[in-house]
Amino acid sequence: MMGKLTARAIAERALEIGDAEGLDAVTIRRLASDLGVTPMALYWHFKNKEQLIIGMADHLIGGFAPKPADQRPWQEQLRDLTEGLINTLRTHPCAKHVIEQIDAVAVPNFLAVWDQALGLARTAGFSVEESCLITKYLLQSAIAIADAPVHDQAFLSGEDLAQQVRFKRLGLQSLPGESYPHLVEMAGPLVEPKDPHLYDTFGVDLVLSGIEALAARR
Amino acid sequence: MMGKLTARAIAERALEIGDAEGLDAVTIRRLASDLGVTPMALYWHFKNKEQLIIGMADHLIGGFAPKPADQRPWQEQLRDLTEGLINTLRTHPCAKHVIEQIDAVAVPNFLAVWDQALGLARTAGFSVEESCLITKYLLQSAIAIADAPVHDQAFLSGEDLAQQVRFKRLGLQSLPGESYPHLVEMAGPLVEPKDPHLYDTFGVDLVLSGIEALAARR
DNA sequence: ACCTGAACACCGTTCAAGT
DNA sequence: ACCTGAACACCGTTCAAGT
Repeated sequence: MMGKLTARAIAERALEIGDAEGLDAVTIRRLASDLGVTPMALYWHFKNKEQLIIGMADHLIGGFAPKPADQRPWQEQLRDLTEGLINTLRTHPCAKHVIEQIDAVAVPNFLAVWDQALGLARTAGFSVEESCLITKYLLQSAIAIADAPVHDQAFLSGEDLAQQVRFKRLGLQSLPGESYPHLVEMAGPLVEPKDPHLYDTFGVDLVLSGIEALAARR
Repeated sequence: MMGKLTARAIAERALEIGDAEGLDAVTIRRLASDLGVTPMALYWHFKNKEQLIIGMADHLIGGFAPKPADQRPWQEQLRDLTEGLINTLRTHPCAKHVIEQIDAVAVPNFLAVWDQALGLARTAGFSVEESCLITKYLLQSAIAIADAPVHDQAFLSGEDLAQQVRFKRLGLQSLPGESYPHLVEMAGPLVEPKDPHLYDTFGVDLVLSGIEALAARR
């Protein structure tokens, strides 16, 4: 009736639910009912819920296929990779939670970008263990940057969003000013940034500056 | 019989369970039975499970009380703060998941360190919005650094740990070498680092170098 | 190969009731 | 103020059975 029930279709629908209502709303039973099928039908395509979330992650990362290593300097390639990560984290609100909940080793597409990042870190002159840490650091940094207060295309309707922002700011402003002076003062910008684009470049600069500074000392 | 049932005692026991068996094992019913009490008893001290986890986070962060701002240069203070964060993340295996699952704004002790970090970023010369991003970046970076392959005092018995490490390495080494050359080659160091101490300083250097590099451009 | 039906053990939470 | 008992709606998952 509405397309075949395939592992890919299930993962895609799961991502839609997760992006729209949060990862907690992605439930085997809810997902099945959305797909017009019995909960147990999903167990044919995924061994359990953990594998389902891994499927979501794989589909997510598959979105930005890492190009094969080219001849540009590693700084540029690393920047591309970081921006790609940030971008998919931005377009998929639930990506953060998905990535946090699973083991990267189980996600094929994730292994691909991880391997590429490891290679770039090695060519930058870092040791094996340093490269290991740098790649983890890069992922977490991307999460931090992508986690900036939502600016556009939110899944909430415009009114709900505005109200939620107002609510959060009020919560910050009503804190005891003597205990949290900076939080109270910065309540506005903390919940609704003005320039998302500048926000991006600054964040990526921040991450790459650290890596390049240490690479220069090798 | 075994001490009063107080919000603090509940949060502490919850942390013990979470650190020992993972946050998923922290269940209202399980927690209550561990405390020798009815599940509903916990609802007197915490409105719901979300508030319970917030209580866990608060107790966690309360561990390293942020000293009031002193007169040292902001670089040193920021380093202290980062190392403190990494340290509590290390001593509490479930801290990562706890922090990921809740909204920082709801955790008083978290607000305190956040405010202090914001202040340090401002004195470093960063704008309001830049400081906002830097503090988030700092937290995520601390998570990345603390998440290095476990080296000591693991909650698993020594044998189980060794076997688990062997298992993980085998999983990496059995990957297709032509697709993931670096992962296969670095399988060993990826799962069991040699020098945790050097690992730490390098990680903190990485984070602070980025911040200092951008601060120098102001 | 692909899906259903019924059942099991486990959640978080509410609400009235006890002391 | 602090805790219990019973009940509700919801999970993930197994297992046998259908086509």
